[in-house]
Amino acid sequence: MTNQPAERPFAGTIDRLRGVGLRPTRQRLALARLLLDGGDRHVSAEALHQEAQEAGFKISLATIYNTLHQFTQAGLLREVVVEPGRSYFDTNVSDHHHFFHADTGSLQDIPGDQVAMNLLPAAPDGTEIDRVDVIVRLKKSD
Amino acid sequence: MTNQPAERPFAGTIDRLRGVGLRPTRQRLALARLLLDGGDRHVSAEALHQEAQEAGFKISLATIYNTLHQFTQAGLLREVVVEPGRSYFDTNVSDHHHFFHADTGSLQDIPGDQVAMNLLPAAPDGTEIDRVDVIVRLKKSD
DNA sequence: AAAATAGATTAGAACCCTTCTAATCTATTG
DNA sequence: CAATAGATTAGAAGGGTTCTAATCTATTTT
Repeated sequence: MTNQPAERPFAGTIDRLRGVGLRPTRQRLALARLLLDGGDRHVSAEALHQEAQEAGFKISLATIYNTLHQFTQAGLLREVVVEPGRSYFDTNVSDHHHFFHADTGSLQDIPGDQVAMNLLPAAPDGTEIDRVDVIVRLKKSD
Repeated sequence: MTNQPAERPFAGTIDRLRGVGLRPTRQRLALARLLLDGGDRHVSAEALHQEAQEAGFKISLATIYNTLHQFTQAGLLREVVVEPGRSYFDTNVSDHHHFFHADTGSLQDIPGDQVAMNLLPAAPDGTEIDRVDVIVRLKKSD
C-alpha cells in the first residue's frame, strides 16, 4: 500500500507532466504538487513563489513564470486577467466563470452551471470564438 | 449661428466636465474632445498620448493617466482589462460587452442586446454586483 | 482686478510585475 | 557514462503605470 495509482497518483504527477510533454524536473514537480493536487485555487506568480519558498522548495521567480505559462499552455492551468498589472492562474480548468472582489483583489469561482447565456454574437469574419470569460465584479454592500 | 448648444455642444464640453466636478482645463478639454466627441473607441494611455501629441496638444503622459482615471471615475469612460500589462479605456459607457482579438490585441464592442444571460449567480454575502463583464476571446479561424 | 489658494500639470524618477540573458545545471539519450 | 537538449538561475532589462515635488493655472477671495 505504498502507491495508490488510481486514487491520488503521487508519483503519477510525473506521468502527468510527461503526458503534456514537460520534463518532470524537481521544480516542476514541486509546483505541480502545490497547484494541481489540492482544490481549486487562484494564484499570482509572486504568491506562488512565496508559497514555494515557505514550503522549502528552492525555485526562482523566473522558473515560476516559465512553469506557470507552460502549465497554462498545456491546459493544466488557466490564466485570468481582471486587474491591470497582475495575472492570476486558475487551477480549475473546467468550464466556469469568476467573481472578482474589487475590495480585496481576489477571485472566486462561479460554477459553470450558475451562468447561462442564451444569446451570443457570431464571431466576426475570419475569427472564431476561443473562449468566453464572464467576470462578475463585486463591491461591498453596505 | 456660432454656437449649436443642442446639436454638438462645442463649448458644452466645459459644462460636461463641470457637471462631473472636474475643472475644465486646457488638457482635459483637449482629451474630452478627442475621446468624447467622436464615436466609440478603445484607447490605451500610450496611444492617446501619441494621438494628442500628433493633434498638436502638449500634454504629459502623467496627465493622460490622471485624466483617464478621473474620466473613468466620473463615468465618462470605462476601463477594460483583457491582457496583463495593458489597460484600455472605452468611450462607450452604455451596457455592452467586448470581443477581444487575441492576434491583434484589439477590442471591439458587442452591443448589449447581442449578449443575454438568463442565469447569474447571486452575489456572495456582504457584496453586491457592480458590473458583469463578458469578454468573447477570438482567434483567427483557418 | 489683483492676490491668494486650491487644484492641475509636468518631467523624470521610482515602481511593480514580467520577460530576457547568458551562464550553470540536469534529465534524458546514445 | 559521456553527450546534449532542455531547464533553471540570478540579476539585468523591459514596459506600463504611478509617484514626486516643483511649477503653473483656474477659481475664489479681497
